[in-house]
Amino acid sequence: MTDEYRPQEIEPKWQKKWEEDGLYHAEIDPSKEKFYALTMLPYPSGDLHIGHWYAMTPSDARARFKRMQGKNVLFPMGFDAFGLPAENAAIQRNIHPKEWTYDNIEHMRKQLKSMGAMFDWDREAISCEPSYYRWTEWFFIQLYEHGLAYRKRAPVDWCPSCNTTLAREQVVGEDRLCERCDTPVIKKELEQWFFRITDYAEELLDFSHLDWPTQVVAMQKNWIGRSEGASVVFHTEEGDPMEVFTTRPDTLWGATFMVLAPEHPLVDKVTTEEHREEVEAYKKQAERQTQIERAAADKEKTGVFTGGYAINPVNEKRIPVWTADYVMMGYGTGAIMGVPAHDERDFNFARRYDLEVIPVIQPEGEEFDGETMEEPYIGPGLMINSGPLTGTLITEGEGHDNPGIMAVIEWLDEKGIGEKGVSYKIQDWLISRQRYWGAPIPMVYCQKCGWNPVPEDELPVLLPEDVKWLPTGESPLKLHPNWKKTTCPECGGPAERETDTMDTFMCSSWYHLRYLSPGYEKAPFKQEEYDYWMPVDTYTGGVEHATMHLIYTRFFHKALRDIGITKGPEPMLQLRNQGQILAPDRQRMSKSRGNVVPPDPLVEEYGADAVRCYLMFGYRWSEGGPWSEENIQGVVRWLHRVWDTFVNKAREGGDVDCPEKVCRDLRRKVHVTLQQVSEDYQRFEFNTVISALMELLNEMNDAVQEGVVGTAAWSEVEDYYLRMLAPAAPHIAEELWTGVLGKPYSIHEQPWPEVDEEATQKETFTLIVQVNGKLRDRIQVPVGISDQEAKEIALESEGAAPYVEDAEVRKVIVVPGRLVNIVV
RNA sequence: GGGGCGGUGGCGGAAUUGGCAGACGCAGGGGACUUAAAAUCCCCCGGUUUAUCCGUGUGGGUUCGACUCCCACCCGCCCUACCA
Repeated sequence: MTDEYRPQEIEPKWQKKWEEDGLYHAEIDPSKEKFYALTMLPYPSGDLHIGHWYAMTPSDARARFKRMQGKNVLFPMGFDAFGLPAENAAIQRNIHPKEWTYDNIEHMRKQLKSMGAMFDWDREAISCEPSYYRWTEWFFIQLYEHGLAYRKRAPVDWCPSCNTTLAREQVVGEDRLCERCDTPVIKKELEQWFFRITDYAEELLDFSHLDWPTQVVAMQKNWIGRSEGASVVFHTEEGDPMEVFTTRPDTLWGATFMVLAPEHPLVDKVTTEEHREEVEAYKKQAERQTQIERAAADKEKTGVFTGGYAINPVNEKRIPVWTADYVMMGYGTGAIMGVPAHDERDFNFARRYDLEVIPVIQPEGEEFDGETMEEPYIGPGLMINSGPLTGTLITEGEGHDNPGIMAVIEWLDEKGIGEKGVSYKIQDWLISRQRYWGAPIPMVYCQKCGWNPVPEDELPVLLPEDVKWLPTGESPLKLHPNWKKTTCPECGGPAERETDTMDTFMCSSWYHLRYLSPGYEKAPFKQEEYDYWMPVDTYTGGVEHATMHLIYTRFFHKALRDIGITKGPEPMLQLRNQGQILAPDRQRMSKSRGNVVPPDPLVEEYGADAVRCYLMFGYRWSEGGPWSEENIQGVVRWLHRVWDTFVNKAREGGDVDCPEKVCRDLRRKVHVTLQQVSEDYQRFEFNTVISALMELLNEMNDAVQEGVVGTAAWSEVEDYYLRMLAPAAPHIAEELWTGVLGKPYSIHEQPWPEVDEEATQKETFTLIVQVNGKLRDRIQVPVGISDQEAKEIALESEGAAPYVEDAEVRKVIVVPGRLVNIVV
C-alpha cells in the first residue's frame, strides 16, 4: 500500500473490477423498490466535453446515493446517433456517416467509462442500429394507423445550407435562422409527414403529475400558447365565410377592417380586378420577406387593400378587407378583424392607412375620440356603441376569467355568429427530413393504392450502405438507383418508398424505453421490464431541450398510452436541469472560440474523482459557471488529505486515552453531517455535500490530534465517512474501504447509514443575546434551559449590560434554543 | 413587448427557510519546516474614522428582529416574440 494518493493507479483498477463483476448491472428485483435514474444521452459528436461531465457525474452521484439507500437503480447510457453532423462529415471528408458515427461512439464510450459512473453498459442503446430504428419505424406505423401521422403539402421552413426542412423549433430568432448553421431560413412547399401533437395540446398543459422546474413548465406552456376567446365568422360581400379567432370578441363592434395573411386562400378571391396587380406584388414581396433578413427594429406595419369588403356580423357594417404580413397564416385562422381602438397593431395599421377608429370600450371617467386618440386603449371598461351589449362590463382577464367576454360569446352563440374558441401556438410536429442518416419513414406509395405502411414483418426498412455524398439538396435516398423501388403491400404492384427520414427527435422520444431491453427482437421493450421500471423517476439534462425533446417525449408517451403501448400520464416524473459550464473567460465554450475545456487531460492529471468532486463542489449545480483550474486545487488537496488521514494518520496511535468529550463531539459531527449530506444529495445540492465532507474531515483531523484513533467512535466515523463519500468519489472510497480498512467489497453495495438522532443532540448551545435586534453577546448555555432562565442570563450578560442599564426594558423576546432579544 | 431565473467579500459560493451574514474552498498576507524551492502544517483575511459604526443591487414597508416576507424600481443572463 502506497502512502500517497495516486488516482491514476487506483481508478482504472477499480473500473476494470467493477465492470468484470457486473457491479452496476441492473436486473428486475421485485423485492426491492425500483429507481429509474435517467440522464440525457449524448450525440456522438466525437469528443466528450466537460459539460457532459457536469451533467452526468453529479447525476451519477445521486443515482449511487439512491442505490445505497436500498433502491434497485437503473442508470443507463446510450447514443443519440442519427443526425446531420454525421452527414456533413461524410460530405466534407468522404467518410461514411456510419463509420464516422461508430468511431465516435467507440471513443466516447471509452471517455464515458473514465467517469467511473454506474452506467449499466449491458443496457446500452444506440439509435442508429437497425435493431433500434426498426422500432422507431414501428412506432411511426402505430401512430399512422391510429390517425396520428398524416401527410400534407405545406409551406415548410427550409435551410438552404443544410438542404433540409426544419421543425419550427429549429428556426431561431427574429431573423429566422437555422439552429445549426445560422443561415436565414426560406419557405418551400413540400409534401411532409406530420404528427398530430396539437391533438394533445390541452393535455400537455397539465403538469400536475410532474415535479419539473418552473422554468421548463413555463417554457412549455408558452410554447403550447393556449388562448381563449371566440371564433367568429364574417362573410365577404360575395358570401364567402371568413373565420377569425379573437380573444376580444367584446370589441367586435369596433372592427373597422379585416386583414388576411398574404398566404390566405381567400385573398385571390376577394381581390378586385382594380387591386389585383398591387395585391400580387405585395404577396410576392411578403414571400420574399421571409427569405431576406428582416431588420430587427423595423416593425412598421405594411399592407394593401384588396378592394373587397366583408360584413361585420354583429352590426351588418361593411368593412374593407386588407392583406398584410403582420397577420400570420400559422396562427389562428390566418385572418383577423381589425379593431384599431383597442389593439396596438391594428391601431398603427389604421393610422398609417387612414382607416376608421371606433372606440367601443370605455373606462370610467374617460371619453375616447376615434379621430384624435393617440394610442389604443387595451384596459378594462364598459362596452359602448355595441348594440344590445352596450353597457357590459369588461374586466381584466382572458376567456372564462372575464364574465363580460363570456356574456358576449354567449350572445354570439345564440345569434349563430360565433362560438367559444381556443387557439394554440403549437403546430403539428413535422417529422420529415430530406436526409440520409436517419430512420427511414416506413411508407410506400403506389399509384393505385396510395400510401401504405411497410408490413411489420418487413421491418426494419434498412438504409442502403452504397450512397453518394453530394450536396445536391435532395435526399441521397431519392438519388439512389434502386433503393426506393419496391412493391405495394396492398396490391403487389410496383411502388416507391418514402425517401425522407425521420427527425431525430423521434428516436430520442422513446430511448428511455429501449434501455429496458435493448436487444429484444419481438417488441420495442419487454413488458415485464416496462411494468417494473417505468416511469422514469429522475431525469437530468440541459434546459435547452425544454421545448423540443421534452415536449415530444411527453406527446409520444401520451399518444402511445392511448394506443395501448405505454401506461400512466407521464414518462418522466421528476426533471432537474444542470446549469452550464462556461470557459474560464466566462464565454460559452465553442470550438470556434477555441476555449473548450477537454476533460481527459484533467482526469489524467487529477483523477476522475477530483474532477467529479470539483464539478459538484464548485458550482450550484442548477446554475453552472466558469471553469477554473485554480479552484479545482481545493478539491484535489482535500482528496489528498482524505487519503492521508485514512492511510497514514489513522494507522498510528490508538494508545492514547481519548477524552470522552472528543468522541462525543466527533460522533455528533458525523451524524449531523450525515443528516445534511443525505438531504443535499436528495435535493441535488451537491456543493454542500462536498463542503460538509470537508468540514467533517477537518474535525476528524482535530480529533486525531486528541487521540481518537482506536476508539469505537473513530471506527464509526471512518466507516460513515467513506459511505458518504462513495457516491461522489467512487474510486477513492472503494480503495480506502476495501484496500485500507479491509472491509467487504464493494462499498457501492453497502447501505446508506442511519442517522442516530440522539447523537446529534448537543448539551449546550450558543445563546444569542440581542438588544433591539443587534448582536451584543454570545453565551454558552445548557440545552434544556427555560425561557425564564435564558431571559435572566441575557439581561445580566456582559455584552448586553451597557445597553440595558439605563434604559427601560420594554419587551424581551425569547426564541427557545436560539436567542433572546431585549427591546429597550 | 411577454415569460423564467438571478444580483451576498478580490473570486466560486454558504446561511437550519424570519433569528450569529460570509460556512466550505480559491486567491492573497504572515509564520513553521527546508541549504533552497515545491509540498505540508499553523495564524490572519467584508469595509472603515476600531465602535452604542457601516455592510447581502436601489428606495420604501411589515416585524422585537429581514439576504430571507410585501410594494416600487435598477441591472444581468436565458427563453420567446407582429400570438390576433
